[in-house]
Amino acid sequence: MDRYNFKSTEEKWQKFWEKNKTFKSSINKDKKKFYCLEMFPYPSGKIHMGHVRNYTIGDVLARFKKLQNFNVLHPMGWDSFGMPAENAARENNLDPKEWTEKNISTMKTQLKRLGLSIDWDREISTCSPDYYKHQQLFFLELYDKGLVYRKENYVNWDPVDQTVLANEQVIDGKGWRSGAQVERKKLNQWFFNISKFSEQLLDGLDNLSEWPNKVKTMQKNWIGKSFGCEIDFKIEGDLPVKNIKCFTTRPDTLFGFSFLALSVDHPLSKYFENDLEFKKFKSECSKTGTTEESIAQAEKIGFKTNLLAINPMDSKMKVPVYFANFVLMDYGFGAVFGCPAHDQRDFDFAKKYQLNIRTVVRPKDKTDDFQVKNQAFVEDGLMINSSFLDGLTTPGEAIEKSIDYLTKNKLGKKKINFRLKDWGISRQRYWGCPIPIAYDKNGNIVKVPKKMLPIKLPEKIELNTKGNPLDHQKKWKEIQINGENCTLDTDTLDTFVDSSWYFLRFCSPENNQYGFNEDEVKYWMPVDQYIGGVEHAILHLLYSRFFMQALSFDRQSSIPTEPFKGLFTQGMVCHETYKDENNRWFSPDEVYTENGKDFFKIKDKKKILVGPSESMSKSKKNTIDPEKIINQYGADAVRFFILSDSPPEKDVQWSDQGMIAAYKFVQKFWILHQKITEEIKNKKRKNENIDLTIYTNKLVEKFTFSLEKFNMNVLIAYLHETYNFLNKEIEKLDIKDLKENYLKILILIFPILPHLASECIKDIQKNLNLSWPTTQKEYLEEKFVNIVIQINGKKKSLIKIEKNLDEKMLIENVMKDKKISTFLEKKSVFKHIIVKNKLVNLIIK
RNA sequence: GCCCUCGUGGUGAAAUUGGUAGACACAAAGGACUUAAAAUCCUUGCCCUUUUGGGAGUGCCAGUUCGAGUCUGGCCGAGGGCACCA
Repeated sequence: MDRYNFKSTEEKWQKFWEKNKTFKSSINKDKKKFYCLEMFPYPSGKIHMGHVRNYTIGDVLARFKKLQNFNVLHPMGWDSFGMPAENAARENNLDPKEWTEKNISTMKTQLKRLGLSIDWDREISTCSPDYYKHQQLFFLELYDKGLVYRKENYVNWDPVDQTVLANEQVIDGKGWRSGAQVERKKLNQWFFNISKFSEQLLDGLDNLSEWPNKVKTMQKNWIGKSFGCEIDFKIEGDLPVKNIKCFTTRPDTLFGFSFLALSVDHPLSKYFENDLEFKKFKSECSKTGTTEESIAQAEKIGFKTNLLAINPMDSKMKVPVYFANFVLMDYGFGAVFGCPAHDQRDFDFAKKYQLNIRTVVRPKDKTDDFQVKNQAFVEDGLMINSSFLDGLTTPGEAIEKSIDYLTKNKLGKKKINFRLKDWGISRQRYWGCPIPIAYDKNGNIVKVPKKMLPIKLPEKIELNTKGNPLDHQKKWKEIQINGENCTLDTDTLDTFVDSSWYFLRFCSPENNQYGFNEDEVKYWMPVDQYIGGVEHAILHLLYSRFFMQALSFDRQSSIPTEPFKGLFTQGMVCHETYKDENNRWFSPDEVYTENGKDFFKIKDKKKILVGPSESMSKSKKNTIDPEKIINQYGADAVRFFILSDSPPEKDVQWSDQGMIAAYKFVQKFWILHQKITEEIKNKKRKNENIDLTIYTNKLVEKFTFSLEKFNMNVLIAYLHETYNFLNKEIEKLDIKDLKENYLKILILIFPILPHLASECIKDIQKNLNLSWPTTQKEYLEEKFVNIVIQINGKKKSLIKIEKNLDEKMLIENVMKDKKISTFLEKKSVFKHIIVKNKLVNLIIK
């Protein structure tokens, strides 16, 4: 018996697939299409286990669908713009382009070694001008449609490095590199008008039946639709301000109004710019950074103005106007009406500044003299102290009635508000797609004409400068448009833009005129199954959905408005973490154990503290290098293991033992295969005692069922079961119809272990045009069935009996059963429940 | 605080959707083969009983049902998301 040489076999088949262009895809309208896509990787250096899991899951599905005779599109590309390249380049004095290209080449080789069924002819890379020139054109297209605009916005500013920081570069309010206190600074930036599509993006979720509910809920919350009303408060005071607009979801509580709070960025703040106290207050607010979380952690503080706001419900009620740090200019109108009795945040603020607290809602089980004391009452109730609203249930009736009143008296109107903000796309970075916009001498916006695209990034430039690198490229910035000297925008696009349409580019990667060819997009789109990490549940997926809306908007012909028909979010790959007593991390390679409990450093045998299993990350050093594992055990074994232990949507725990078990499976299957081929060749077989057909038909049925449900861990269990069954029977008995059934089994194995399966199939037949086995009803059920016998619903016995026996015969047989008959002595059966061919439940008294 | 998801052996987990709980795998213990080891194979797994067998059992407490891991309500616990959102 030969040992299975995974190395030469895997190499052989990978070459075979490449040479025969097995995975090349093209439009074929006679076939049903299946677009299988996994989130494309960022080329950070080497592939990690997360990639292995993601792409294995996708590959099993793509190969399965191909066997089911779908016309499968399964492409791969590189999300190759982004900060890591720029940082790496800066640290090692390299060119980001060279660094990226080197990584792509390494990772491509690694991915190929996994034996993925990818159409590499469609490979794309977002940092290539061939890709981003189309993106620049899209930018201009969206600009013409009015979906791109420029406005001032706050950024995290590092005053030492003179640069803008991403949120993750701000650590405890300080710049990650310089350590300087980060400031909020206003910059002119480009925005996509994603909020224009709030309603469509929200409604669209209802039709995405193949998306996880979790993701849909997250997007729903992110879009944040709320119903309420817009109120125009009249203002009294010594400023030329007569009104302040405000959005509220609780107009019913207006009689409990005790202050009006404004964002420090509210337009009204301009009247206080020279007020020293206000300046101090504002800078206090600005220290909290731009993330919503950091604002949240700050203490509630306010700055009192001399203005008074008049209650629209009762003009005699006048309340003070504050600036407050908890009010965001981005939401509503940057103004909040404060009702301390029925909002905890307002309550805290009112207590701090000793403001009036008037109770206007009482719990249903309390009387009208109910008063809010130590905390706000925020639950449903009945209106009190509220004039014409008194006695109404709230929120329901009271909100309706108060909006009616405000509308009739022209003090406000019904309004739907969305939390979703427009998407800021300007980044003050080098390694990204240049924005195809220039400015003339007067600073007016000038579009770069289509024929001048792409605006290419300058190569090999100095990156160790302060501020935005492209700003220093004097020659590059200068551009002549229609004979006029202009200056290019020196910002680049957020890399989320790159990934918002790459799935369209895969449909027609060669198309030179436009980002995609409409006919091809109409054939392939939408993506039938998209697979990736749940960390992209909101931004990437929402932006991609927006992009389809934006491209469809005002378009002559129709393209799909939803990019991803099916979505699957896989879990992460985890490993224990190791630390020594100095809190230094150690990788699994650096430690050893003898009993599986106590771990020691290999180097000096010192004790290691074992931490919880966490998602593999470089910083915690709990990674396992896929390349090393592939070298050691082969691609098939890795694919087998990564699917085996947990359902794909859950986190999986890396286990060396599990990996070895997977390797052993491949090896012992090969031995079994040789026994089986020997058996097939041996024509003298006489006693064909075992009919494999029923087993195989059942297997095909449950295998297909589980595969379609993405229960890949269960597939692995079935393979173990099948191996155990075949191995046991082949040693004892001759098997009928062995060849036909074994071939079917090999095809089931093929999507998971494509190299091994190909090698085995080749021994049985020359033809490698395979198709997924179908089942025949008559073979799905055996002549005999197991009947569970219960007494009062508890299992007491089990009998094997002829199928479809009539009720009388069945009961007779049940009564004959020894266990049952002894049990029933001196007792009478009161009634029985029969589940056909499955179960008999005897009810006794 | 609100929303979502999930609680099954020592571990990862199955359970075809209300009908044999723990498939399959890992780990452990015992055994077989072997001079020995590795590899391989077999057995065991909670409680009572020598065995035959019996009982309990899917986080906890109720309920619906002939029958509940699965459905309903309440509680406890874990994980994730959102949030001074007006």
